[in-house]
Amino acid sequence: MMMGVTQLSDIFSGLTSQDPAPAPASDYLDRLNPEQRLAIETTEGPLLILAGAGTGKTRVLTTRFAHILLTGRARPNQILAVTFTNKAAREMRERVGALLGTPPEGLWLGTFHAICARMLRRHAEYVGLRQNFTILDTDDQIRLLKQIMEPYRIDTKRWPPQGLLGVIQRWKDRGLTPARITPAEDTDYAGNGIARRIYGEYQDRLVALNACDFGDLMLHMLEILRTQPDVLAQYHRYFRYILVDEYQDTNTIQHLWLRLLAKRDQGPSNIACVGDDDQSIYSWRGAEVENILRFEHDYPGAKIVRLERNYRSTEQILAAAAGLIAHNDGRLGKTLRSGREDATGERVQVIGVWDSDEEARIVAGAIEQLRADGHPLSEIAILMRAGFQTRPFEERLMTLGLPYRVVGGLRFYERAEIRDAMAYMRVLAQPADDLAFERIINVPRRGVGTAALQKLYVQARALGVPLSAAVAHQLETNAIKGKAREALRELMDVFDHARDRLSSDGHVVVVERMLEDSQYLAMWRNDKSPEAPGRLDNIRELIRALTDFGSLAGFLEHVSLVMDAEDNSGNDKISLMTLHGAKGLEFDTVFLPGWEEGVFPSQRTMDEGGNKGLEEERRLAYVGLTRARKRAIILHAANRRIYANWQSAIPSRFIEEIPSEHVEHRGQAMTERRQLANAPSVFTAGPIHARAASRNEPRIPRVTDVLPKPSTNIPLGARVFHQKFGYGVVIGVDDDRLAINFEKAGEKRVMAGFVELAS
DNA sequence: ACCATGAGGATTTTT
DNA sequence: TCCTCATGGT
Repeated sequence: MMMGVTQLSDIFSGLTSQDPAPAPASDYLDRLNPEQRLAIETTEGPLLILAGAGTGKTRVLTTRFAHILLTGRARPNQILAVTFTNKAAREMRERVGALLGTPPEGLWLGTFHAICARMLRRHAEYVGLRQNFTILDTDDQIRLLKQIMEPYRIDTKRWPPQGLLGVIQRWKDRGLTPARITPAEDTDYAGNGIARRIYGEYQDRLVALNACDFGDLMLHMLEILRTQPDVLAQYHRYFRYILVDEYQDTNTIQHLWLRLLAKRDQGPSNIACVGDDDQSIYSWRGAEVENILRFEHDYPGAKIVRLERNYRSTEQILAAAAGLIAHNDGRLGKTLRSGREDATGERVQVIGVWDSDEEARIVAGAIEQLRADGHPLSEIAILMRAGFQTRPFEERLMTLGLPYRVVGGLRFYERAEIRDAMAYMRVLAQPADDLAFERIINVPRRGVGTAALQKLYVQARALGVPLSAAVAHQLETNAIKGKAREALRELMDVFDHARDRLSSDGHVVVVERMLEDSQYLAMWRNDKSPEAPGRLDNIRELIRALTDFGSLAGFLEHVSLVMDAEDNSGNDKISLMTLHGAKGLEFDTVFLPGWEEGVFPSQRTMDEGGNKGLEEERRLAYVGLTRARKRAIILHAANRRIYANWQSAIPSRFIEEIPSEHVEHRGQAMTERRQLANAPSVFTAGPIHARAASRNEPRIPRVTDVLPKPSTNIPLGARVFHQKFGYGVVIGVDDDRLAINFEKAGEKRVMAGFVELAS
């Protein structure tokens, strides 16, 4: 690789000097398989790259990018490359840079939203915004929406503002401006027609505030491209090649946006989309799998390349995952083959446990053992359906002193203190940012309550000025009295002074002083709660991050688009995260707890989404399994506490859907008798590296061998006893699942193995 | 203006 | 169960 780098960078510099010379044969294509090569070298015309899990998708994408540059087909700023996450964009930028030998400048490489933001800054006037518009966060959106909803007297118990924001967002995801909403579309919220009207007002308010929300970045740009032919033509001239990552997750508006940019009057659409319909797990956020299924229809003459050689997982894991996903209909169909020569590997282990505590104990115990065998903790992940499921695991890992990190919990920029500090900075940069000003006007307490704020709003509207100007005005006219008066005077002085010194002292110093002088930092210093010091640390970190940027505006733009903070704790830690959060990652060992009906697949998804919902859950399961390189361990508990009450649970149907020859059931027999003291270790049966384990060793008997054949033992109408629910009568039998009417607990469905016949 | 109490709700969330 | 909110009392 290193040798190639110098060579390639020379070619690259030749390229940038407007002198595209054909690149001499280079080694960057050498270690690719034929399909990957095809995906890279098919540069002209529409191309869909169906890339299964672990088939080298990122590599293909980055190499293709570099290939287009190195063969002189385009200059760096003539390629549009879109990703979904900042992380993916960052990685792509780095890897393209590594291939070229120089960090490329002026690339149109970023998330959909970041690229739209960049475009929109150029054309803001077409939608009534100024070039320096602000981008709102969710808190701001809700606050604004509440204000607008106020006069409508909507019962916010039944119709929370969040719900309306959801409706609006879904409209935006589909590219629908208020004018494009038909009455038939507007039936989901409160009275018919209400949502549409508020949406319109909301959009107007945003323009008045010189602001837009996240969805607007795309919505405005789509509208501009739709209505301004010369703008569209400009981008057609720009973008000779388009690359799209995670195409299965694009929503309607992104699809429309891409199509506008890709379809030109003359010449082919050089758009290459990489995706995997089996990993589409964001339909609830507006993603349309249909986009990938209809690619050939959208782009006639499209070529399709399938990447099916998996370089990540063992054959056992691949086969298990393939068997599972085969239960979905309407797939484009891929067969993952192992591209590795080593091991067939261990089977996927399935462990039945009594409850979530035992589940956590077993997982933590297995991890201890792995660690004792020298496995790095950073190669271990526990992936769950929902965020709150991390809790028992955190507790257990904490007790055992095993270091872990929860990925994607409360994110850095979502913390209250960070949002506050950001609001201060926004007011500093833009005094007219009412939503930011409103956030901090009474933080710390300055004696400005809802009543005072109301007055200020009335005044601001009447004078047609921003909130902060209304404050200044009321200070002069002595309309503000009492404690609030001095406090607000001070606050306004802090902002004025800070603004004066911005150019001379530099933004970092000024921001620091502002947070100090406004008493904001003092507020946390005086706070006696245990989390206060941590909050101060976070603010310190925020100020440190500020030093990476040349200007305050640049920093604010970055933060509003890139809501994730660099994770610099690259230590050896176990990763706990949701299945959604794990997409795109891989680990040697993956624990998959909570595989129970109702939990995973989630009851709610099935209720709301029916069979489509179930299929998406199944894809989520597929994503989970395919994160594992060497080992996947599925767990299911017989009893789970949902909020306050215990519920008996039956194993997820997904477990049965994995072909049995790739599964090994463990531990259930022990658990059933609640012999928790000597809970079985996951790895006791054999060595971990384990060809041996799956081939020669006598295996722990399958659950079906151990458990009594329930349907024969427990007939309909039998009186039975259950550890948790006590006595009951069997009212239904379905193989080894029983429906039981318990005297105390009511009707439940339980595994036959967990009840015994009462005399 | 601020605090205390109770009802109600509770996935997934790349941007 | 536990956290967030809206409401009413001081």
